[in-house]
Amino acid sequence: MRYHRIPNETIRRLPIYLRGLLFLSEKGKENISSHDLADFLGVNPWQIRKDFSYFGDFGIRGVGYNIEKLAKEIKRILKLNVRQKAALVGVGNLGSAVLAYPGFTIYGFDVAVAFDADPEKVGKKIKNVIIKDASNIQTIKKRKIKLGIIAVPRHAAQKTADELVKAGVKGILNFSPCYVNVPKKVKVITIDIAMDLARLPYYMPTN
Amino acid sequence: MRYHRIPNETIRRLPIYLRGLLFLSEKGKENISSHDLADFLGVNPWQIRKDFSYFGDFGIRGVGYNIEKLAKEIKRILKLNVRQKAALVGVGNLGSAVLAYPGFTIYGFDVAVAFDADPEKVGKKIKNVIIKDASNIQTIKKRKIKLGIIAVPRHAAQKTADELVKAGVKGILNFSPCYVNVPKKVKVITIDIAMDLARLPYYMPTN
DNA sequence: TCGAGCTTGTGAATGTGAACACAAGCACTA
DNA sequence: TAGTGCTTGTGTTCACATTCACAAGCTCGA
Repeated sequence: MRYHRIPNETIRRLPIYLRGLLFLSEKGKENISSHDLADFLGVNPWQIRKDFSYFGDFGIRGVGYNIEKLAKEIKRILKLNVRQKAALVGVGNLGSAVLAYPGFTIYGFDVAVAFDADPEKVGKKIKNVIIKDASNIQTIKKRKIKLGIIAVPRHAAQKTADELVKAGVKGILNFSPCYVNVPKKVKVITIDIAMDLARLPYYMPTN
Repeated sequence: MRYHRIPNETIRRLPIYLRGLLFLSEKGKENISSHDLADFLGVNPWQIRKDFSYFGDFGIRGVGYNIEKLAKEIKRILKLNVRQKAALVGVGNLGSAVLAYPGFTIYGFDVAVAFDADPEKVGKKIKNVIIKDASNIQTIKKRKIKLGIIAVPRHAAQKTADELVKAGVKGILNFSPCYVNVPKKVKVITIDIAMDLARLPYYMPTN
């Protein structure tokens, strides 16, 4: 299967695998079978094996997968092997949570700079990051930061996206609850933390 | 198509449509064509039409869709027409952001109660919600709250899930970066706000 | 009332991913 | 070195979702 197209769904799942593997690695485990990993992550064993098979032979038959090696491979595939800097725009409630969230470090991200339009917030420091005035967004161009995180109110989202694109950003994580329009070469992923909850009642028993 | 099974993917998209429609409704717009709505949401017109066709004839040929009527229909399908109460566990950075996030109200949710294990936080009030001690989670059973939101550190996630299930919760929105194991009849949706960022570098141009 | 111009609704075709079963291959023991 | 037990890797089948093209149906104006 090594010469096939890699399904989008597989790419979507790789971070889930990575997260679990890094956790298991911390716990000191060395090897794990697709069956046990599947149980731990709440997915199917054959799904795991199929996904990994797209990239080559990672496992050893009769033994399983070497956790550390596998984690390293996934990082390489996702281009997370080099530490990536990200710029955060909007340090409200959600933005502050992003700055404090330990998960970004795990995946190799470094929220290196933060901006806000509110003069009250400018100059303050959260988790070693000093908040700069939003008018300085273009400075990230010089620092070659390629990732932007939008955590501003909805009405400011499109404007912020435009500025990030102008500053040379190639990928955007958008926490504003709206679609943002960007050039095709820029990849946007939107997360609305409330939207996923909206799907729950449909799946819940009525009584 | 009215008598077909509804695809999961369609259900996943309905909240996106609803979000856009409610926004357009606020702006005073009355009707919209699938083409214009698609542009606004960043999706395809035929996808929208197909999705709506599973539920009946919502639109008027030659005119388009009545925004208010369509929003009401989607709410009914997703069972969001009755206001749903939710319980939040964990009022750290992310939990506070959840309490302050306006999006939940839009979808008809009401984060009615919040819990935390930290005595420092208990008794404080965020957005009209008084934080209760985590030992009181079972009180939500009496209040017939069917939705739980987990925003605790990873190591406490499974324990919190168990308690919520014991308290009669039927749906869980899990912000902890791990899989939580629950009975089959309980639906869990997990969001790791960092994980989606991990997928971006793969799609970004290398240079 | 008729025709022009739109826009929806949907059957069919196409594309994509999930599920499965099993052959291939490794470790370990005697 | 041969045999047993276990786990991976993958070709195939099946199920589901997207895309498309066009008929059906509405509005509006003359």
